Amino acid sequence: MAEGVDAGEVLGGSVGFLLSKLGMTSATQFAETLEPLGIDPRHFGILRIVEMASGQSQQQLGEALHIPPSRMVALIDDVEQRGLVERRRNPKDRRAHALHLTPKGRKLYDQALAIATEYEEHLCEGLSERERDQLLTLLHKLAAACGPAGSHPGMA
Amino acid sequence: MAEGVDAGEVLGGSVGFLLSKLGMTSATQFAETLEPLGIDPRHFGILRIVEMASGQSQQQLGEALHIPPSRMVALIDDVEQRGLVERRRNPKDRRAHALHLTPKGRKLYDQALAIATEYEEHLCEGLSERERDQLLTLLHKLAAACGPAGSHPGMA
DNA sequence: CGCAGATAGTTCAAGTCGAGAACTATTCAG
DNA sequence: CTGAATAGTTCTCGACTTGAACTATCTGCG
Repeated sequence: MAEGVDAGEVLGGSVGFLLSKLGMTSATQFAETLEPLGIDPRHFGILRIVEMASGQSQQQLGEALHIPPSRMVALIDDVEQRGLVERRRNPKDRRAHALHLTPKGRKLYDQALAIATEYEEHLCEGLSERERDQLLTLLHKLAAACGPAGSHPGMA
Repeated sequence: MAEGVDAGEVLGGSVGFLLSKLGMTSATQFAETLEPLGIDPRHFGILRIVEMASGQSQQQLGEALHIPPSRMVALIDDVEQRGLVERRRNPKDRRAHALHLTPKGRKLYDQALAIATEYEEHLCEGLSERERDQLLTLLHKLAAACGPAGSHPGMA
C-alpha cells in the first residue's frame, strides 16, 4: 500500500474491532463452505433445531432463532423445496405445521455438521489445543459481559 | 460427542459461532453507543482516516476502507452535511476532492474515540489485564489464519 | 351450541440498502 | 489538439426485511 494508511493500524489493538472483524469474516467464510450443500447458515440453524426437536411449529422455531414469522415462511419454503424438511399437519392443531427432518434432510444436516467442524478446525489451525481452550474461555467471559446469552443475532 | 446436548451446548463450544455472535453483538452495541453523536461506525472510520492523513481523495479513502466510490459519495455527504469534514478543491488535481476535518469534526472525532475506548473497557470488564492481552494475542493469531489482514469487511 | 377473540401461517406492498453502469469534468500522454 | 484514463456523481436495478392485512383454525365463555 503506497500511502501507508492502514485501516487497522490503530484499532488492531481493540478487542471490539477485532471481534467484529473476525466475526464477520468467519461468518462469511462459513457461509461459503456451506454453499456447496445449497444451504446457508440460517438454513443450517433451522435444520439443527428441527433435528433436536421434531414436530415443532414454525413460530416456535422462529422464537428460538429470533426470526419473525413472515420470514420463517420463506426459510422453511427453502428447506422444504430441497426436500430436507417436511411440513406435516398437526392433528392437535391444524393451524400449525409440525416440522420434521426427512431422511435426506438428516443426511444433509450431518454433512453440514461435518463441514462446520472442519471449518472450525481450519479457523483454529494456528492455535494449540491449549490456546483454543483459553480462547473459548475468554470468549465466554466476554459473552457474559456483552449481554444476556441469546441466540445468534445474525439470524435476525 | 455426547448425546442429548442442546444447541447452545454444541455451538457454544465453537470458536466460529462465538466469534460471529460476539462480533455482531459488539458491532451493534458499538453502533448504538455512537448514535448520540449522530454517526455510525462507518462515519467513524472515515473520520479516523481523514484525521490520520488530511487531504486524501475520496477514492483513496474508499480503497483503504474497501468501500466502492459510489458509496463513498453518500458517506462523505453525511459527514460533510454534519460539518465534520470539508471537501476542498485540490489545486493539483481539480477532479479530486481533498478531504479535511473541520474543527467540529476533530472535536467530534475525539468524542467518538473516547466513546470507543469506553466501550472497549465495558466489553472487557470481565477480563483481567492479563486475560485481555491473551485474548488480543489469540485473536491476532486467528486473524492470521482466517485470511490476509484487510480492513473491516463490515465497511463493505 | 355458537360467537368473539386469539393464534399459525401466508401473502403482499413498502422501505432500505448496496452495487454497478452511465455521465461530467478534468487530467495526462503522445 | 486529441483520445484515453481518472475522480466524483447520479441513477436505476436487484436483493432483502418487515409489518400489515387476510385465511383458517382454535379456545373460552355465555
